Amino acid sequence: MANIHEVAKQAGVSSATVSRVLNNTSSVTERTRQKVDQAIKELNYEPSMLGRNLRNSESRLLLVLIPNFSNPYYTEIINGIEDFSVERGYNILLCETDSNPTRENTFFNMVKNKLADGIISMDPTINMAKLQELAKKHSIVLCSEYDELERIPYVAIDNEVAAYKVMKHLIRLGHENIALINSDEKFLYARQRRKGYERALEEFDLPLRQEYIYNTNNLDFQDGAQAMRKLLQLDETPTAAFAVSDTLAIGALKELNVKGMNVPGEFALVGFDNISFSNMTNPTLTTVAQPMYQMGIAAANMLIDQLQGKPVDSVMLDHELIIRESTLN
Amino acid sequence: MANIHEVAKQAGVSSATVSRVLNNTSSVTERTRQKVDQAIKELNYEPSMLGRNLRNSESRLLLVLIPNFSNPYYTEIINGIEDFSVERGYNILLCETDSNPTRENTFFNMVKNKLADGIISMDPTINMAKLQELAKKHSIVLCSEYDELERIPYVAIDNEVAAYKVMKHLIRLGHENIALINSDEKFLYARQRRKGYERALEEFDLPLRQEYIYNTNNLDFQDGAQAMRKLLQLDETPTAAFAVSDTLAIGALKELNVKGMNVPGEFALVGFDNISFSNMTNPTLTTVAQPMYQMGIAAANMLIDQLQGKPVDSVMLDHELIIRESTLN
DNA sequence: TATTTGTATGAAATCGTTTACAATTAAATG
DNA sequence: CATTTAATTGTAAACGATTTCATACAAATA
Repeated sequence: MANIHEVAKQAGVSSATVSRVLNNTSSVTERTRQKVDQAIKELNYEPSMLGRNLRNSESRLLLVLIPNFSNPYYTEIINGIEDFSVERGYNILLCETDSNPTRENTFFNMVKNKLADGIISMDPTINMAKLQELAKKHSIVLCSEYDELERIPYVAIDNEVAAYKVMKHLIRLGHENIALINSDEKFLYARQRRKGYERALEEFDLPLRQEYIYNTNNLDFQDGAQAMRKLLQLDETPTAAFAVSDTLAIGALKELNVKGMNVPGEFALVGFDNISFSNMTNPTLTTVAQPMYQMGIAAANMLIDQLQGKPVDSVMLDHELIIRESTLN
Repeated sequence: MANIHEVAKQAGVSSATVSRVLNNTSSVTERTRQKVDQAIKELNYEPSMLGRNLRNSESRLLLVLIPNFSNPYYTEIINGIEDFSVERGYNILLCETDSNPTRENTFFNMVKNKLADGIISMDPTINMAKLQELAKKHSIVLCSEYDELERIPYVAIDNEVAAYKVMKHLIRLGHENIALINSDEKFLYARQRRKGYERALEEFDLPLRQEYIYNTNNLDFQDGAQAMRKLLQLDETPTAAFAVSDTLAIGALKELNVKGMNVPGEFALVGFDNISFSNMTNPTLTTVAQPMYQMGIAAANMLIDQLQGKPVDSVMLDHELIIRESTLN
């Protein structure tokens, strides 16, 4: 593969001029531009990003950290990030951390190594301390999960309000015994959604019953099924449940199906995230839609602005309650 | 961030020696090694991949091309690719082509540009001519979709046999009117699965009825629902269907649910791919499992071998029919 | 001790760009 | 036409690593 000097020689100019044509950075005569273009075609030259990146000391590569690829929750956000980044001349590298500190370290090193310019983290299990440290010298943005105390900019939704709205919807339908299928409360969003759950109970004068709150270890279908199994074993079984993710809700729904319970007739169910499957279940699932694509756009925008030295502020985006068959009666 | 020369100065040696310590490529006294390690720690130096890559003219980055992130079909394959690559010191860049030629070109250029070392393509819509051209000078592997005529190495399963097995299963259950919900037959796998469908009909002396074959435009849920809607409008409706992807099957199942039909009592249904959601539907879905993770491993292995100049051969992996409720009676 | 062999280190070239600075040429002004 | 100003182009030094080749020194041999 030809390099810039060979192109220069072929065109009878200096490599500097070729570079100028390539980046049209300063004025070049139409005539020389043509000679250079000609030479580029003849040698079918492609500039080496390695050389360019080294010289400019930037890679135009952004890291997107997610706990695992299989979670459909992230796909639309990623699309947003991808579209915006490509638009601005950046590529994204999707990184699966598997909640594995070694993996995590690999990615942190990539930005220290200059192999990547910055990070958008959507991994709630990430090592915040290390990330804070990294953020001192590099550009980082948090998406959907964030750190209340610190100053890494983030984009997220108001989880508490969303959970509150879900509860209000269920309460209006006449439910008084409403379970919460929550994930591990080491996650901020889990704590926030629980807060919304509790606030709604309080405001509508319903008792807060600890046995109605089930915390899962993961967000897999089985965890949701397991949770529902436990809830249905209680003396006074709930008549509705709010699961903090659609995957959990779908697992719970599966269990209700297995038990032959009518949804929403005997049991109402709400999920969270509006993943595409949530509209394919039987019955279809009431859920909370986050503006995924917009969140992706916003996160990418913030990161690139940060890279270019502009000041950035965290943003809070709107959400929407999508009412479907699982709560309609 | 310190560079190798500063480390050298700090340690009182030359940059060559530091490089030798870093890569322990040739003998270095224990004493100087310690001095260098010391200096590296003091300056907390991280070698720049940009410099290294430029010098070595390799990026240790592999491109993985998929049509879109949201298709759950690819996740396990990607996990396989990722695990194997990381093991061998490569990182992967997940590239969504969106079946968009411009996007595609961007990725092709990345390997021409030396920004990436090779490509694993899982995109059935890819421009084969261009890919062949690229393959002359660069390392490329196809996964799951391949080109019968050409010599780009691939890893895949025997789609025809798989489809044949599905049909045999349905025929044994007593079905005689079996529909095929196929995707666009510009895809090789679609043509192969149709072949298996037809061969089974022939061998069991069942008529081949064109109106039982429905071709969808995409693989979304709606396409499956749409297909089932059409099939149920036929004069003599089929009693079973084989959908060439789980997403199509799930859409079809949704439509059957809507129509109030009992599955498998009134209608038996088989999918393909064994995506995780296929075990959460009601009823759970009979499907064909491909050894996704293994395919990923194999593809990455082939690509890296190729990069290192070893000869590689295409491989055909086994599949498995997973019988669940949607065909059990 | 003189000579050979082997090991440990350093100097400098290299990978392919971009860019500050200098130098050349062309255009504009009086 | 001489002089100033502006527009093009070239030279050479970075960016940060690796590696060839040469050199210094220590150990082994005669």
